[in-house]
Amino acid sequence: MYAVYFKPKQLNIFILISFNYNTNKEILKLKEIKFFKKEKVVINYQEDKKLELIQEQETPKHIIISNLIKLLNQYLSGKSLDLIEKIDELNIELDLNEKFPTPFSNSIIEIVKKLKRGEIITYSDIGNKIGSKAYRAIGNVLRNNPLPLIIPCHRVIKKSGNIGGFMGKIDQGWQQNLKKKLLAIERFKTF
DNA sequence: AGGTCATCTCACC
DNA sequence: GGTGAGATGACCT
Repeated sequence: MYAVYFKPKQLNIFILISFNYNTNKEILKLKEIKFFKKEKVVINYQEDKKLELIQEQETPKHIIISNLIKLLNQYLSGKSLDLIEKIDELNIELDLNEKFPTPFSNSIIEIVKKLKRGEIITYSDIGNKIGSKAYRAIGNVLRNNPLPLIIPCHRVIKKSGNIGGFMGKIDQGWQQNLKKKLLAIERFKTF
């Protein structure tokens, strides 16, 4: 499995992307997008998971991934674009089936996938849509989202209007601040 | 079978 | 505004 990481200009975090590449089909399969506060921790994680950091070169694999990074930078700088649509055009697939194998988790992800930039929904709303009162279980599914930004789980907030969890954290931390920033980037200045 | 959760509601203060 | 108990259900071990 391969990986790249980068630091967007607008945010004081590092973003690691891990993926597989099928040379025959020329398709890049996104495995995980993960946020880090410190570069040292990114390196530790990459070594620990034995991810191969890809080098700067003009292979198809590298071109796709550099386009993806360009896209994410544009998105994070406030450009109005729909990540999930653009990604489809780049020969990129999302690897989700093993993370969300059950009908319950699947239906939640389908709903969250359809959220447009600037749109928000509550855990409660999702529960109503799928006919379940297991609001905490919905949170648990989103907690395991391997592809934040692309599966826009930051657009799911609490019914009370509070921000709700992000990256497994429910109390004040840089993770919540990141969720707020992402919503602010999408013009929700109230958070 | 029992514990863990990125929630909600309702009853208080 | 805030806190705490109870409901709630999927998903782990």
